[in-house]
Amino acid sequence: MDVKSLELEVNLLHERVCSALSDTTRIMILYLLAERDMFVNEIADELDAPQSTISRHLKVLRERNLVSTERQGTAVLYSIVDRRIIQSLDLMRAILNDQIRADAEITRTRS
Amino acid sequence: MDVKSLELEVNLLHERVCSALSDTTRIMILYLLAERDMFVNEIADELDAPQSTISRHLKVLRERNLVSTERQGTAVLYSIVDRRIIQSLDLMRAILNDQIRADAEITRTRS
DNA sequence: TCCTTATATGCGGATAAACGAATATATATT
DNA sequence: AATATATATTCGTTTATCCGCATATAAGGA
Repeated sequence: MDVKSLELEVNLLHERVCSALSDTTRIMILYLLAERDMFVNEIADELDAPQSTISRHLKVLRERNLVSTERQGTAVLYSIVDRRIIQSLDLMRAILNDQIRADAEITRTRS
Repeated sequence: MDVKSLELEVNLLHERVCSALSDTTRIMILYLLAERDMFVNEIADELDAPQSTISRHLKVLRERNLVSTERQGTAVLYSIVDRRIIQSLDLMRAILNDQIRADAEITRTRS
Protein backbone atom coordinates (compact mmCIF):
# COMPACT_ATOMS: atom_id res chain seq x y z
CA MET A 1 0.00 0.00 0.00
CA ASP A 2 1.44 3.36 -1.06
CA VAL A 3 1.73 6.31 1.29
CA LYS A 4 -1.12 8.29 -0.29
CA SER A 5 -3.66 5.47 0.08
CA LEU A 6 -2.46 4.79 3.59
CA GLU A 7 -2.87 8.47 4.40
CA LEU A 8 -6.48 8.43 3.24
CA GLU A 9 -7.26 5.40 5.36
CA VAL A 10 -5.38 6.73 8.38
CA ASN A 11 -7.24 10.02 8.17
CA LEU A 12 -10.51 8.12 8.39
CA LEU A 13 -9.13 5.92 11.16
CA HIS A 14 -8.19 8.96 13.19
CA GLU A 15 -11.41 10.88 12.55
CA ARG A 16 -13.78 8.01 13.16
CA VAL A 17 -12.06 5.86 15.77
CA CYS A 18 -8.85 7.11 17.36
CA SER A 19 -10.16 10.58 18.13
CA ALA A 20 -12.88 8.94 20.20
CA LEU A 21 -10.20 7.42 22.43
CA SER A 22 -8.37 10.67 23.07
CA ASP A 23 -10.26 11.40 26.27
CA THR A 24 -10.13 9.58 29.59
CA THR A 25 -13.85 9.90 30.26
CA ARG A 26 -14.77 8.37 26.91
CA ILE A 27 -12.47 5.41 27.51
CA MET A 28 -14.07 4.94 30.92
CA ILE A 29 -17.53 5.00 29.34
CA LEU A 30 -16.50 2.29 26.90
CA TYR A 31 -15.19 0.11 29.72
CA LEU A 32 -18.37 0.62 31.75
CA LEU A 33 -20.49 -0.32 28.74
CA ALA A 34 -18.30 -3.36 28.19
CA GLU A 35 -19.64 -4.64 31.53
CA ARG A 36 -23.30 -3.90 30.88
CA ASP A 37 -25.66 -1.62 28.96
CA MET A 38 -26.32 1.56 30.89
CA PHE A 39 -28.48 4.67 30.96
CA VAL A 40 -26.93 8.12 30.73
CA ASN A 41 -27.46 9.03 34.35
CA GLU A 42 -26.17 5.66 35.53
CA ILE A 43 -22.93 6.45 33.73
CA ALA A 44 -22.87 9.97 35.13
CA ASP A 45 -23.34 8.58 38.67
CA GLU A 46 -20.63 5.94 38.28
CA LEU A 47 -18.14 8.46 36.93
CA ASP A 48 -19.25 11.24 39.27
CA ALA A 49 -19.50 13.69 36.37
CA PRO A 50 -22.18 16.17 35.30
CA GLN A 51 -24.84 14.71 33.03
CA SER A 52 -24.10 17.25 30.32
CA THR A 53 -20.49 16.16 30.19
CA ILE A 54 -21.47 12.51 29.84
CA SER A 55 -24.06 13.28 27.18
CA ARG A 56 -21.53 15.19 25.20
CA HIS A 57 -19.02 12.33 25.34
CA LEU A 58 -21.74 9.86 24.41
CA LYS A 59 -22.52 11.98 21.40
CA VAL A 60 -18.93 11.66 20.22
CA LEU A 61 -19.07 7.89 20.62
CA ARG A 62 -22.49 7.68 18.97
CA GLU A 63 -21.47 9.79 15.97
CA ARG A 64 -18.59 7.37 15.40
CA ASN A 65 -20.86 4.34 15.68
CA LEU A 66 -18.96 3.01 18.66
CA VAL A 67 -22.07 2.90 20.83
CA SER A 68 -25.74 2.46 19.97
CA THR A 69 -28.89 3.61 21.75
CA GLU A 70 -32.29 2.23 22.61
CA ARG A 71 -34.92 4.51 24.04
CA GLN A 72 -36.85 3.13 27.02
CA GLY A 73 -39.50 5.62 28.03
CA THR A 74 -37.79 8.89 28.91
CA ALA A 75 -34.44 7.18 29.28
CA VAL A 76 -31.89 6.07 26.70
CA LEU A 77 -29.95 2.85 27.09
CA TYR A 78 -26.44 2.85 25.63
CA SER A 79 -24.46 -0.18 24.54
CA ILE A 80 -21.22 -1.11 22.80
CA VAL A 81 -21.56 -1.78 19.07
CA ASP A 82 -18.33 -3.64 18.33
CA ARG A 83 -16.42 -5.18 21.20
CA ARG A 84 -13.18 -5.13 19.23
CA ILE A 85 -12.77 -1.56 20.47
CA ILE A 86 -12.31 -3.06 23.93
CA GLN A 87 -9.83 -5.61 22.55
CA SER A 88 -7.93 -2.75 21.03
CA LEU A 89 -7.86 -0.82 24.31
CA ASP A 90 -6.82 -3.97 26.18
CA LEU A 91 -3.90 -4.45 23.81
CA MET A 92 -2.74 -0.95 24.65
CA ARG A 93 -3.17 -1.71 28.33
CA ALA A 94 -0.96 -4.74 27.87
CA ILE A 95 1.71 -2.58 26.22
CA LEU A 96 1.48 -0.11 29.08
CA ASN A 97 1.67 -2.79 31.75
CA ASP A 98 4.76 -4.30 30.15
CA GLN A 99 6.34 -0.85 30.02
CA ILE A 100 5.64 -0.37 33.73
CA ARG A 101 6.98 -3.83 34.54
CA ALA A 102 10.15 -3.12 32.54
CA ASP A 103 10.63 0.23 34.28
CA ALA A 104 10.24 -1.44 37.66
CA GLU A 105 12.79 -4.07 36.70
CA ILE A 106 15.33 -1.42 35.74
CA THR A 107 14.79 0.36 39.04
CA ARG A 108 15.08 -2.91 40.98
CA THR A 109 18.32 -4.07 39.38
CA ARG A 110 19.96 -0.65 39.64
CA SER A 111 21.25 -1.16 43.18
CA MET B 1 -12.16 -4.15 39.26
CA ASP B 2 -13.86 -1.18 40.91
CA VAL B 3 -14.40 2.12 39.14
CA LYS B 4 -11.71 3.99 41.08
CA SER B 5 -8.96 1.50 40.21
CA LEU B 6 -10.11 1.39 36.62
CA GLU B 7 -10.00 5.18 36.50
CA LEU B 8 -6.39 5.19 37.67
CA GLU B 9 -5.37 2.68 35.02
CA VAL B 10 -7.36 4.39 32.28
CA ASN B 11 -5.77 7.73 33.13
CA LEU B 12 -2.36 6.16 32.57
CA LEU B 13 -3.58 4.43 29.44
CA HIS B 14 -4.75 7.70 28.00
CA GLU B 15 -1.68 9.70 29.02
CA ARG B 16 0.88 7.19 27.89
CA VAL B 17 -0.67 5.45 24.90
CA CYS B 18 -3.98 6.71 23.55
CA SER B 19 -2.94 10.36 23.46
CA ALA B 20 -0.13 9.37 21.12
CA LEU B 21 -2.70 8.08 18.64
CA SER B 22 -4.77 11.25 18.62
CA ASP B 23 -2.98 12.71 15.61
CA THR B 24 -3.00 11.54 12.02
CA THR B 25 0.68 12.26 11.43
CA ARG B 26 1.75 10.21 14.44
CA ILE B 27 -0.33 7.25 13.30
CA MET B 28 1.28 7.56 9.85
CA ILE B 29 4.73 7.58 11.44
CA LEU B 30 3.92 4.39 13.34
CA TYR B 31 2.77 2.67 10.15
CA LEU B 32 5.88 3.80 8.27
CA LEU B 33 8.10 2.48 11.06
CA ALA B 34 6.14 -0.77 11.03
CA GLU B 35 7.52 -1.31 7.53
CA ARG B 36 11.13 -0.43 8.31
CA ASP B 37 13.33 1.62 10.62
CA MET B 38 13.72 5.15 9.31
CA PHE B 39 15.66 8.38 9.82
CA VAL B 40 13.86 11.61 10.68
CA ASN B 41 14.29 13.18 7.27
CA GLU B 42 13.24 10.00 5.50
CA ILE B 43 9.97 10.20 7.41
CA ALA B 44 9.63 13.91 6.67
CA ASP B 45 10.17 13.22 2.97
CA GLU B 46 7.66 10.35 2.86
CA LEU B 47 5.00 12.39 4.62
CA ASP B 48 5.88 15.62 2.83
CA ALA B 49 5.98 17.51 6.11
CA PRO B 50 8.49 19.97 7.64
CA GLN B 51 11.25 18.31 9.60
CA SER B 52 10.34 20.27 12.73
CA THR B 53 6.83 18.88 12.65
CA ILE B 54 8.09 15.32 12.34
CA SER B 55 10.65 15.79 15.10
CA ARG B 56 8.01 17.09 17.45
CA HIS B 57 5.72 14.15 16.75
CA LEU B 58 8.62 11.75 17.20
CA LYS B 59 9.26 13.32 20.57
CA VAL B 60 5.71 12.52 21.64
CA LEU B 61 6.13 8.90 20.55
CA ARG B 62 9.58 8.66 22.15
CA GLU B 63 8.40 10.08 25.49
CA ARG B 64 5.73 7.37 25.58
CA ASN B 65 8.23 4.64 24.76
CA LEU B 66 6.41 3.74 21.57
CA VAL B 67 9.50 4.29 19.44
CA SER B 68 13.20 3.99 20.22
CA THR B 69 16.24 5.67 18.69
CA GLU B 70 19.70 4.73 17.61
CA ARG B 71 22.14 7.40 16.62
CA GLN B 72 24.15 6.74 13.44
CA GLY B 73 26.57 9.55 12.88
CA THR B 74 24.67 12.79 12.62
CA ALA B 75 21.43 10.97 11.93
CA VAL B 76 19.00 9.22 14.27
CA LEU B 77 17.29 5.99 13.29
CA TYR B 78 13.82 5.46 14.70
CA SER B 79 12.08 2.13 15.23
CA ILE B 80 8.93 0.66 16.75
CA VAL B 81 9.36 -0.67 20.28
CA ASP B 82 6.29 -2.87 20.65
CA ARG B 83 4.47 -4.00 17.54
CA ARG B 84 1.26 -4.56 19.47
CA ILE B 85 0.57 -0.87 18.90
CA ILE B 86 0.20 -1.75 15.23
CA GLN B 87 -2.05 -4.68 16.10
CA SER B 88 -4.17 -2.31 18.12
CA LEU B 89 -4.43 0.16 15.25
CA ASP B 90 -5.22 -2.65 12.82
CA LEU B 91 -8.07 -3.79 15.05
CA MET B 92 -9.51 -0.29 14.85
CA ARG B 93 -9.05 -0.30 11.08
CA ALA B 94 -11.02 -3.55 10.95
CA ILE B 95 -13.83 -1.96 12.97
CA LEU B 96 -13.81 1.02 10.62
CA ASN B 97 -13.82 -1.12 7.49
CA ASP B 98 -16.76 -3.15 8.76
CA GLN B 99 -18.61 0.10 9.50
CA ILE B 100 -17.97 1.30 5.97
CA ARG B 101 -19.04 -2.03 4.50
CA ALA B 102 -22.23 -1.97 6.58
CA ASP B 103 -23.00 1.60 5.49
CA ALA B 104 -22.50 0.63 1.86
CA GLU B 105 -24.84 -2.34 2.28
CA ILE B 106 -27.58 -0.12 3.73
CA THR B 107 -27.21 2.29 0.81
CA ARG B 108 -27.28 -0.58 -1.69
CA THR B 109 -30.41 -2.27 -0.34
CA ARG B 110 -32.31 1.01 0.05
CA SER B 111 -33.72 1.05 -3.47
C1' DT C 1 -52.72 20.15 29.34
C1' DC C 2 -49.32 20.55 33.04
C1' DC C 3 -45.66 18.51 35.54
C1' DT C 4 -41.78 15.32 36.15
C1' DT C 5 -37.94 12.72 34.64
C1' DA C 6 -34.27 11.85 31.44
C1' DT C 7 -31.38 13.34 27.93
C1' DA C 8 -29.41 16.61 24.54
C1' DT C 9 -27.47 20.99 23.17
C1' DG C 10 -26.16 26.23 22.84
C1' DC C 11 -23.02 29.08 24.84
C1' DG C 12 -18.79 31.38 26.52
C1' DG C 13 -14.58 30.60 28.71
C1' DA C 14 -10.45 27.93 29.72
C1' DT C 15 -6.94 24.58 28.28
C1' DA C 16 -4.30 22.02 25.38
C1' DA C 17 -2.28 20.84 20.89
C1' DA C 18 -0.74 21.66 16.37
C1' DC C 19 1.75 24.39 13.09
C1' DG C 20 6.07 26.32 10.43
C1' DA C 21 9.90 29.48 10.67
C1' DA C 22 13.88 30.28 12.84
C1' DT C 23 17.43 28.84 15.81
C1' DA C 24 20.14 25.73 18.74
C1' DT C 25 22.54 21.44 19.40
C1' DA C 26 25.14 17.31 18.15
C1' DT C 27 28.15 14.70 15.25
C1' DA C 28 31.36 14.16 11.49
C1' DT C 29 34.71 16.02 8.17
C1' DT C 30 38.37 18.96 6.60
C1' DA D 1 38.82 25.58 14.55
C1' DA D 2 35.65 25.96 10.77
C1' DT D 3 32.08 23.94 8.00
C1' DA D 4 28.35 20.76 6.77
C1' DT D 5 24.64 17.68 7.85
C1' DA D 6 20.94 15.88 10.68
C1' DT D 7 17.99 16.50 14.37
C1' DA D 8 15.85 18.94 18.29
C1' DT D 9 13.80 22.88 20.37
C1' DT D 10 12.02 27.68 21.06
C1' DC D 11 8.64 30.94 19.71
C1' DG D 12 4.23 33.09 18.75
C1' DT D 13 0.06 32.01 16.60
C1' DT D 14 -3.84 29.41 15.30
C1' DT D 15 -7.05 25.80 15.94
C1' DA D 16 -9.37 22.29 18.36
C1' DT D 17 -11.28 20.37 22.56
C1' DC D 18 -13.14 20.20 27.10
C1' DC D 19 -15.89 22.02 30.70
C1' DG D 20 -20.27 23.10 33.28
C1' DC D 21 -24.18 26.15 33.48
C1' DA D 22 -28.34 26.98 31.71
C1' DT D 23 -31.77 25.77 28.65
C1' DA D 24 -34.19 22.98 25.16
C1' DT D 25 -36.33 18.73 23.77
C1' DA D 26 -38.64 14.21 24.37
C1' DA D 27 -41.52 10.89 26.67
C1' DG D 28 -44.60 9.43 30.43
C1' DG D 29 -47.92 10.22 34.13
C1' DA D 30 -51.41 13.05 36.76
